[in-house]
Formats: sequence, C-alpha cells, structure tokens
Amino acid sequence: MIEFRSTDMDKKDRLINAALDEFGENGYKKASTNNIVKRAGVSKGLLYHYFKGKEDLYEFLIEFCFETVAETLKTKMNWEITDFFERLKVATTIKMELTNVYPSIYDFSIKCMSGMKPEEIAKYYEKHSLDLLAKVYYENIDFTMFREGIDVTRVTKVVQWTFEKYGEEIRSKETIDTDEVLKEIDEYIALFKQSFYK
Amino acid sequence: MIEFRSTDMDKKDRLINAALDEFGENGYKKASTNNIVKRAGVSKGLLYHYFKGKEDLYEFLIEFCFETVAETLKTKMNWEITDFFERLKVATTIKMELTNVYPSIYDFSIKCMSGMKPEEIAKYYEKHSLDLLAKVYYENIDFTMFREGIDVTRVTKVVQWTFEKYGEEIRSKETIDTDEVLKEIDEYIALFKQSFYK
DNA sequence: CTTTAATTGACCAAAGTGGTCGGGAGGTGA
DNA sequence: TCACCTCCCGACCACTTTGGTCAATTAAAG
Repeated sequence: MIEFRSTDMDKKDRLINAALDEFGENGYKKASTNNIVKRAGVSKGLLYHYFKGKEDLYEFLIEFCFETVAETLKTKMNWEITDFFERLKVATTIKMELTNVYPSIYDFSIKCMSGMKPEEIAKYYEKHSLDLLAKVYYENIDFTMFREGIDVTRVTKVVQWTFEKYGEEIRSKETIDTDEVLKEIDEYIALFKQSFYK
Repeated sequence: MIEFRSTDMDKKDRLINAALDEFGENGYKKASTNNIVKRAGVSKGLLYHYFKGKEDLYEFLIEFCFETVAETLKTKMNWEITDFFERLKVATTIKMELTNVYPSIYDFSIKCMSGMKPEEIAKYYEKHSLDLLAKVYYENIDFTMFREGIDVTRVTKVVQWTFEKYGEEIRSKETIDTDEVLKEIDEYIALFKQSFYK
C-alpha cells in the first residue's frame, strides 16, 4: 500500500497530481518535468528529491494508479448486488469519487496503457489482481432478467460505453454537481431496464 | 471547395495527412513541424513553400476538415431515410469512407475543437452549414417507431455514443475489414430496434 | 530562353529539455 | 550547543529541439 506521511501530503501530492495531469495529457515522452513542477507550484529540486528522475516518477505513477484503483474497487464494490445495472451504478460512483481526489487518474491510465504492450498490461493486472475490473460486469450477475433473445454481450458494451462517454462529458465540465450526476445515471438505468429487461 | 491540381497531389497531400496526424496526436503547440515533414517524407522547405508557417498550416487544416466533412455529408447523406437507425448507419459509413482517405481527420477535429471556444466552433459550423450534422439525428425521422414512454433524447445519446466508441475501437486497429464492420453495425442496429422500437 | 513553381537540406537563433548542485530553513536527538 | 537529517529552493548546465530562412537545383510552362 502506498502511504503518505502527513508531512509530505501537500507538496508531494501536488506533485503527483500535476504529474498525472501532464503525463495524462502528453504521454511519457512529450511530458515536461519543468511543466510538472510549474503546475505543482514547487521547485525543480523537490521533484528530484522525491524521485530519481522522470522515468522513476512515471513508474511510480503507474504503480500508484493500479494500486489506488484496485484498492478502492476492493473496499467499495458491493458484490452482493446481482442486478447488472445497479452494479454498474456503484462502479461509476466509485470512479467519480476517485476522480474527485485524483482528477486525471483515468486520463493517465488510459494514455499510459495505450502505450503498453498487452503482456505488460497483463503483468500489472495480475500483480494487483485487477481481474476484478472485468468481474464487475458478470460475476454473480443475474442475467435471467434480460429479455429472451437479447444479445447480452453487446448490451454490456453499449452500457459500458454509455457510462464511459457520460463520464467523459462530466469530467470535461469545470464544476460537477454530484447529485445531478447520480440522478442522470438513474435515468439512464431506467431507460436500460425498460429496454433490455423483460 | 478545396482543390488539388494533379501535380501537387502526392507531396502536398502527404503533407496534409502528416500534419493531420501530428496535430491530431499532439495539439497545436506540441506538434512539431520537423516531425510533420519527416512523417510526410518531404523537405522542410516544401512546408514553407506551401504554407506561410505552422499557424497558417493549422488554420488551413481546420478549414479543410470542416469543408471536407460538410461536403461529403452533403453529397452522400440520404435524407429520404426516415428510420433513425438506418440513418445512423449511413452516417457511420460515410465517416468510415472519409477515414479511409484521411485517417486522422476525426482525431484532428476532436483535438482541435476541444481547444476552441464554443463561439468559435459555432462560427465554423455556420460558415460550412454544419447544422446538418445535428439534423442527421432528427430531421425527417419517424419517431413514432419508438415505444411509448421511452426517453428518445437519451436513446439518441446512447446510440450516438455507441457508434462513436465502436468507431474508436475500429480506428485503433491496424487493419480494417469493412464488411466485418458493416455486419457488426447491423448487429447493433438489430439490438437497438429490438429494444427501443415497438 | 525566360519565367515560374517545386523541391531540397544545411543552417540559425531561440526556446526548452532532463538533470545537478550548493545552500538555506527547520526540526530532532545527543 | 552541535551535528545530522529531511524538506525545499532556483540558478545553472550541456544538450536537443524548435519554427523558420535561404541560396541553390530541377522541372515544367509559356
């Protein structure tokens, strides 16, 4: 588990968030350490005090992301829920909460994983037992609720994509009204149940 | 209408495609003219022969994209179709064909529009009468086909997002089997009709 | 034969790169 | 008190990359 002693909290955390931003926007190569420290509002020296260098920082962030996501999912997911859409709702909520703390954690993860070889990704997934992430969509789900003859695989994709796109839409805004978002999610779920369930 | 005299075709077109790639990946500021000419396999001087500079090239590309999209949509869209999903199918097909000629035109458009002020985007939309783009989803569509009590606005979003995400998935692959894609689109449409229509 | 367009790559000043370093501030234990 | 440690700063460095220029060559056009 990655820990912060209370004293490092602010500056080191600002550094992490700034790095997440910068790498998330530009990828490893085009990201600038000068820009990271500028964003974080700390000196150049501090970055090299906490990390060995650009690469070390980047690797720390990868580890940090996988661990943070795995940890939050593990502690907050409710595996009792058998309704497909309710399950997705809590998954989306968890994402939202995480994004509140580390706004760029998903952009970073996507960007950095798109530059990885599949076997490398698999390695990280295994290390942090992130097979959970896939299990969200089928483990212990009651699929008998769906209409006969419906293509559940494609439904899963459609629903997943919807929440991803909706998430993007939300994250692109400057202020987020959590209640509003929750209500909107419920509306989409209602639509899905009405359409895909018996 | 943007025209290429047959003689410019190859080198200038390579330059355009390379610039579309580079700007699409990196945005205006981080895109490198050196990299553009390298990608295009063309000398530095040629870029500055055809364009006044980086900014001029970028502005040309914006104009070029809007115009190309508007033009293809205008000539290829079939406004007789009243079925919502069939309409979307031809829209998606048109996109695919465009992507065959200018592989990065959408990445570029998204990246460049995300850096624009809304009023600026509106200006370009008006200039090239791209209100068509929205009209695809409602002009002359037979909405009586939908089930009673269904939230058509949200359905529209879900469907739109699905095709966008599916499009992303396809574009990220190295080889594209057009027939396969068309079949897949039909499968999604079948699912949508089954779920959202009476 | 002259003019014009297409094309090249070496070159340039300026900006930006990742990384180092000497030192200051402030706390802790001996 | 002194020594030691962690946190923290920003000037500085060698090096690369940047957007852009320019004189020169080739090829087509009139």
